[in-house]
Amino acid sequence: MEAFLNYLKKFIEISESEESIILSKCKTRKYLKNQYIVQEGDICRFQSFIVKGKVRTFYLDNKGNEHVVMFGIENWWAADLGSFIAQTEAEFNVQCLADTEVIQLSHSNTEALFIELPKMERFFRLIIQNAYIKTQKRIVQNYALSAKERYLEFCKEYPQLEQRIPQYMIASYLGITKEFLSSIRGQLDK
Amino acid sequence: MEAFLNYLKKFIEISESEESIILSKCKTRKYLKNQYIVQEGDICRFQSFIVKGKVRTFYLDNKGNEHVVMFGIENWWAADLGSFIAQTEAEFNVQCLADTEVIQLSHSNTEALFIELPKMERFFRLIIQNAYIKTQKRIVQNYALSAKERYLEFCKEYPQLEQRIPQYMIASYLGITKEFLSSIRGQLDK
DNA sequence: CGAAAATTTGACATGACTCAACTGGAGTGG
DNA sequence: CCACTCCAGTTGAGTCATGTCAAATTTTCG
Repeated sequence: MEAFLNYLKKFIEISESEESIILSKCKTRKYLKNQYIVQEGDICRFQSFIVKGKVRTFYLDNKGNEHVVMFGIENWWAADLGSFIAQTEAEFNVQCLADTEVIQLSHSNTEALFIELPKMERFFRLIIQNAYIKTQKRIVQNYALSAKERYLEFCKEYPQLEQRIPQYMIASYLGITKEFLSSIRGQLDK
Repeated sequence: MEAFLNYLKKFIEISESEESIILSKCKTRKYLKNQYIVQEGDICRFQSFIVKGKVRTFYLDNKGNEHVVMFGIENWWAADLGSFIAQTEAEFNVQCLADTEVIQLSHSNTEALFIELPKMERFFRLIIQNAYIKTQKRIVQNYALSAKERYLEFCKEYPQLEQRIPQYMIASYLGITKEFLSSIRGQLDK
């Protein structure tokens, strides 16, 4: 919980009494490697703040191919936001890539929190703003850069991930096949 | 201003007195076709709500190629959000594709509004949440769909735009060359 | 009407994908 | 401790989607 409060305090100021309101709405939960926090078709009932571990968000297209949409590590949020907000069926899967510990806020607790503590609106506005800006940059990069350049960017931006995540998932995140990523890496080794 | 208030009321409830606070922070402004609302390198000083007209957001990569990041029409927002929030140099250009009328909120007025009327945090949270979800869907589509499929999706989603926007900009938005889009359209005509 | 901009067309080039075979660890069980 | 299996990763041949370039055509608009 400590990590979570520190994170919160980067965005808004909170008093001790506010802290306890927030914590009263949160639950800690642990997942094992390969477990799913969200599954396609279910309703995404929580926003999960990652305290420890790592996850991937992916979805299956109609040809049955997996596409990794994003990774999540410490201090990131994991959810199918579209599903969470509207409480409709999730399109995405969120799966743990290691044993993972999260802090969860349910939909109704989130709503309640917004009412009790309106400054939480600000908090989430700021979080999502940042996420949105990052996502937009990614779109831009995908268009402007070749696969090799995207891979190099990825290694620079997520050095922690490059080490510890199967290559085929990185390939999927980059929008290329595992074979092609392999050949790119081959070239780069020289 | 009427359109803007109606839009606002879709997301939050506002009293008459709150209305006038909001309006006191807003300015109407008109741009001519081809004028720039935001230019790369400038600081993005406003968020602009589009009352009438259309815009494109694009950026230039280091090879000098234009990449259209998004289009904007009535009831959308136009800004380089990254630049607006941090008040740093813009990476994106926002250019009018027709005579365009906008309602503008400056950075300092936006901040002031958040203080006077905290529910505006909620408003913008909701807006950005939606934008974020849309952007994520776009990333997914780009990976899962071929150029032809993406074009068809685009036509379905933005029928108003397909008509009235130069093809080479649509091609750029889709991440393909104008020549290739032309050939796709040729095929589809049959 | 004429010039500039947008679109189309076609020949050719290439980045990225497919498929199938191969390599090399990391368990697992006997 | 070995043999077996199972993944992940690699390699290579052949293919396809999309890009490049240059010229021809059409549209737009002053």
